[in-house]
Amino acid sequence: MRTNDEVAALLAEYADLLAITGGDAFRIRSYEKAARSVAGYPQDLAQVDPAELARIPNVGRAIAAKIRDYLGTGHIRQLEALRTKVPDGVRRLTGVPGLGPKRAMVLYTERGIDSVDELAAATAAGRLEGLPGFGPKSEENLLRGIELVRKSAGRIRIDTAMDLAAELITRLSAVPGCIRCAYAGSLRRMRDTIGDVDILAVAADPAALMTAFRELPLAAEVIASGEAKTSIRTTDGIQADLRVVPEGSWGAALLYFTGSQAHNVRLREMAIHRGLKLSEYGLFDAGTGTGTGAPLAAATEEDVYQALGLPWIPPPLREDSGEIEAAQRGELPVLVTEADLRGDLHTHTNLTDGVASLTDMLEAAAARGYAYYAVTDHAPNLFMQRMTDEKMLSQRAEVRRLDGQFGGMRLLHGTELNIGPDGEVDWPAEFLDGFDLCVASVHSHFTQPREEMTRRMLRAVENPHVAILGHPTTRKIGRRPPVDADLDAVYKACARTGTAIEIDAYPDRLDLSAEHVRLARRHGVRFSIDSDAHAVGHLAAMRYGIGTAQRGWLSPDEVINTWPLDRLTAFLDAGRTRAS
DNA sequence: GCCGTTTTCGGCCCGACTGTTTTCAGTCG
Repeated sequence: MRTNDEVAALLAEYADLLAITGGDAFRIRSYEKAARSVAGYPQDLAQVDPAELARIPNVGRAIAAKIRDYLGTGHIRQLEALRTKVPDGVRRLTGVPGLGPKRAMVLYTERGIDSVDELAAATAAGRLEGLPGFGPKSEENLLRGIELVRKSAGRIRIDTAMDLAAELITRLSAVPGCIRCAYAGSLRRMRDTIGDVDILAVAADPAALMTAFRELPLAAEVIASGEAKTSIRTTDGIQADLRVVPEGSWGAALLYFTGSQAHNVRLREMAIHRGLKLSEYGLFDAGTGTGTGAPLAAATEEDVYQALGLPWIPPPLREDSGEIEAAQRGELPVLVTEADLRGDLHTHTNLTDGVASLTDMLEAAAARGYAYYAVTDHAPNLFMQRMTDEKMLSQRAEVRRLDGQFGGMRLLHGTELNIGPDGEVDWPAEFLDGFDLCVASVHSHFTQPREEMTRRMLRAVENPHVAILGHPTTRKIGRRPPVDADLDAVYKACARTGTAIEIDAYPDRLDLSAEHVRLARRHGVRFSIDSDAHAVGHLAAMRYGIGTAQRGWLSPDEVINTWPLDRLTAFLDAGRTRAS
């Protein structure tokens, strides 16, 4: 984990514990704001002059001192003290949707409940009856919330897994005798959540690599360790497996450990039909047995696929959901890649809830080589952001002034509108005319009945000013289910009105999901892959949006922000006239 | 606890929904 993320996590924990113990609301807010600022701060905190810490926005004397304590000693005294008062399980209770700090504390003090499991048991046993604030309806909601939390239990966000994998590979690659090292598993397939991190390696001295893995500073526990495989649990509670394989079977092993299991099963069946046998050691004649005799193919994935009569299949497609048939017909899609992207069409600044200034965001975007970039801060109906016409127009003037000044990048001025309960959006049409593009998203009233939600989304899509439907299902992975709507009808309407559907790349959204991307593209819909960045570092989340798009079988031509600017603007203009 | 300035302390993201509370607290975005 980056130092900044470690510090941010501790500050956020401190805020949570203050909230649970009934601290001052503004003080709590200060720690939350500081946590977000630190997480979004571009410089590595470990490299920042200690005296300069307080110059980070929302970090003052007290919080700077705590950060210095952490950087110096690895601890924050005041946090340790609070931890002794509130079990970590009580904090985790607040992760249950609908359960906040106040009622979590009531559960703990009145009923001794300090884990989600205990809450489930207590609810089932009727032990919450008579507890103030816990009526029959809220019990029902809690049970639903517990279900959601449990479904995501044990799985982590893809960026968390990717960061861990990167660190493991860096460290293992530095071990003498490490010849190859790569991640496999669902991470390589770019699933939206990851169970455990699989690392594959080739080493001149496998035992030495295993030892190095077991002795990593981030290895909190060794679950199992042998000659070919070692499993650890990290200090963050994530399981990571290291498998060392012979160099000659690298491709077969990478294929095997990348999965999916369903994809592997299909490949093995194909092998059997050809009188062959496929294992993680290679593709063999069925008679010769595993690992004995020279494999027919094993060194690279391409070799193995080719020996089975297939082209190489990109990992995001390996789910046995039609990719093998497509490969046999020679009809695998040419998948969109990060290099195809020419711009980002949904981003924020500190004018609303971002933590970076306009120029900082532009500088970082230009460094990514974008040809164009849209600034789309929140609109006034998201009341907490306090947007006004004046602020928006002033930002527009600034965006116009800066156009072309960051690596020649063309700037678009947009906004992220709120889709109200009835499908209305912010601002009258005359004001919306002034924007280069409008993203529109649902930010409230998530639990409307299906009919109502569908009408609401259709109305937004049919609004001629709406160019992109932002994070369409509004799911938050592990925290909020997707909205209930007739999405098929929404996709049809998007195709008809020339409204692009967003793949929000932010790792806790990844919305649309890959499954829905595949459903939507059948209607000929266009997509926009956007970072929804609220900080400089978030711009790089694009890779996860690309992963989701690839899992959804998307080609560059289906993604509007791979297009040259003139084609993009033509699409935006056409949408304004075709809709409604 | 931070910020900005009024340079020493007042204002801070504001409004709505939900369920249970008989007048509003907790939670969320």
